[in-house]
Amino acid sequence: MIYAEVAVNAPLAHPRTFTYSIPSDIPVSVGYAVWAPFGPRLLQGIVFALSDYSPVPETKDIDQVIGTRPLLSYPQVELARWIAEHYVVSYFDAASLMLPPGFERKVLTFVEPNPRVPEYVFDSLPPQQQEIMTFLQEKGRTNVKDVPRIAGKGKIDSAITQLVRRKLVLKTCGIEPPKIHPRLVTYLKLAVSTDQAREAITGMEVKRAHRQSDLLQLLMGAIDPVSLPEARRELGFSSATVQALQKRGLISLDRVSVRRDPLAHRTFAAVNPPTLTRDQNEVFDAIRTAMQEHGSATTFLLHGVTGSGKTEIYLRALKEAVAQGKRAIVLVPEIALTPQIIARFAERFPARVAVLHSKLTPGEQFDEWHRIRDGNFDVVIGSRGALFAPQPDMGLIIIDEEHEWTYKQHDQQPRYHARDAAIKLAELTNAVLIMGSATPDITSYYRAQHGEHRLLQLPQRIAGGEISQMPLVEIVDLRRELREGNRSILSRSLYGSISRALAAREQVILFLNRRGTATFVQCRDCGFVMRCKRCDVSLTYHAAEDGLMCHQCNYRSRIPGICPDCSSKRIKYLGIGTQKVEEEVSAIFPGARTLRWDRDVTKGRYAHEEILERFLSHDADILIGTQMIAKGLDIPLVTIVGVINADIGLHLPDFRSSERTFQILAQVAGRAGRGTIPGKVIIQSYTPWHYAVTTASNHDYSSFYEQELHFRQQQNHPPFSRMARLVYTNTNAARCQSESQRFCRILRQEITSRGIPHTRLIGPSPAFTPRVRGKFRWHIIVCGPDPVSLFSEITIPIGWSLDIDPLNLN
DNA sequence: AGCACGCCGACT
DNA sequence: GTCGGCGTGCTC
Repeated sequence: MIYAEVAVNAPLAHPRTFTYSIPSDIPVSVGYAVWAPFGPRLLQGIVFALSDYSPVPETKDIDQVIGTRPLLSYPQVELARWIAEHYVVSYFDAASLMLPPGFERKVLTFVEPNPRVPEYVFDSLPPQQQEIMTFLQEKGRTNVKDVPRIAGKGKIDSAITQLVRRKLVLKTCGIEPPKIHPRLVTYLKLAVSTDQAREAITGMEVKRAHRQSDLLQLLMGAIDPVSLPEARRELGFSSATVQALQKRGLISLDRVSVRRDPLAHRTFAAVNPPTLTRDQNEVFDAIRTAMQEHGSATTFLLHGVTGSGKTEIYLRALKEAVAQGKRAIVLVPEIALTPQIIARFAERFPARVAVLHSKLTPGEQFDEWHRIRDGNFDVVIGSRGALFAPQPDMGLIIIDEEHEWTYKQHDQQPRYHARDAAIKLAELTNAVLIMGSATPDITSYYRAQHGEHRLLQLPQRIAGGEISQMPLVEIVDLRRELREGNRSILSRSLYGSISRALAAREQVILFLNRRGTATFVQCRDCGFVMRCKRCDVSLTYHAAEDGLMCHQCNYRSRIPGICPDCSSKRIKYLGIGTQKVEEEVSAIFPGARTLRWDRDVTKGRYAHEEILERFLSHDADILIGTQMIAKGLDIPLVTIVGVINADIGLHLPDFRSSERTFQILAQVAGRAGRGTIPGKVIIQSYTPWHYAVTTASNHDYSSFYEQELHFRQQQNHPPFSRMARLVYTNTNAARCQSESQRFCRILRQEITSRGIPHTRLIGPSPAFTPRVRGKFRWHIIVCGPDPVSLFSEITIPIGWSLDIDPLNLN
């Protein structure tokens, strides 16, 4: 007897699989999707393993397989297993990352009156049951959920149960219909000969049926089939016109399944690859050698300054993979933000690139999933979820801007990090992994230093095939500007530089790190920021209590009247938006055309491309935006980049705030002077001495790394420890607090009784955003060498969410 | 989703 | 002392 270990789609107290026997007539192997009986119902499940023995004495048979071949490849199943165990989520939830869109189908319960029961029986029923019977007699077979709930949910349910028990009502099961279908497009075709059509047109002109005759003429003249939406765009007629022609038998309609192509609205010209510089050649040689040595996966950390030609390395590696008959997955932080990167891949590999990202419609995702599985693409490029694309013959994984936080899914289960999952997938498929960044994540760089990744360096910037200089960076001390009477958001230096750039018909980018709208309190004279004495994170201002609060340990304090450091009375709450910057800049430079790029103006599907296009074609002089403009943009005419306030974000209550500020400043500093004109970057700051600001201004990653690592070691923060974060959400503030304290006691006891070494709990305390949509949030941080092990024997109570290796401690 | 099991209050 | 309410946990 062969048994299958199946991950079923059910909420479970502990991640686990269930053992089913396989009937001899059902072909099942690892990766198959199946219907499996679970309690009284049938659930979807994924086969994780086969075995010739069962750990339980009695097993049920698998009901049915879904599809004719496995939905998941063997490495995908093993990757799902790793995600389930590493992030403490159910095996099915982990596998569902890799399933085709629209795979999950619910089982529905239908009820209908038993036709063999005579109507007079109903008269003796209680009124509620009579009402249900009347409703069902009228409607016939109905979903239980659609039975009107007049007398409250519980009562209706028990009334239905009664009716089913007495066999007055029959209960049947059905599966929810699929939500996604292949897309069908209607094509129009002449159903008669051209002569007959011409004759019909003559008749129409007499009757002044212009629309009908126009459409017929269009179809007569067309060589390719004409689709309904195309014809409609050209002529602008109503559906009545089509119907009339169809009725008269002059045209026929064909519904054809077509691929929804997310790149359909763009065109690409093929280009010749540039020659590599000496540095690039060295780096590429190392990668190529690893790709040719089969049998062992290698992970590379490619540390290259902005503009050093990392993308060209990716393209060469990809070409090498294709030459070996392999395929690749490329992850980029937010695909909609980097159309330039997609264009470079699409130019080099025409028609061999699939694009996956969250802005695709479900239908487009469905189509791409199937086309990828059928081996239609050399490369799948997309945001974090693209890692789970069913790409066969994997040989290469690339993660661009590996330090980016968007690679961590933090808002829903499974809370995985695409970079860490990619390391696992590369190992499982023997693929080569390249993680590229100008500002590597501290943890990644630390791993590379300790031999877990091979470190590759591109220390020189190149432009037009030549080595070029990094832009000059000037730090402006905003305290001095204030002291000397300049209250504008632009320092005198930034003002002067913008004026000169505008006069020379060059372009300017103004960057505002808005992530810090979270208000911290700072002295305008000495730059002192109020911090927690115990946690060394900045205190956050809470308007409700008009006080300061630490989000790690719940320490509270009053707002000081004078600065504790320099006794100044000028203490300010900081926070400023892009809108305000745009207003002020327009007032200062009335002749300049400004363009705003932030979450508010990028709602539409192609909004990012449109804004970028406008700025590239010099439709605007000054681009004002948040962190999205810091990434991957390559605009030759930009000579001045201004950072309005480098400090925002530096004082968030999070141990990673320095790292994040450094990354953003360094990325922004790389945006200037990408063309032939040398660029200049001006960073405005109230804390110009801070190491994140100074090292970023010198383009000096290693100095930043050394200092940051030193602080991490002192505080025993990652990479010297690992973290897990538990968040409890409840509408009742008091219950939130008491439950957090209760569960924290359980965790503390578990640590002591099992003797888990060097593991400490921080909290419980209110989360940084203590109230979201009317619900209160408290959290507990677990910090130690292996926080996951704590949860192996503890059931996480309802209402709690667990985030392993969280990036957000807010 | 439905069934077993357990704890507590009302009743013969 | 017993019956039955529903709240909780398990399903292979």
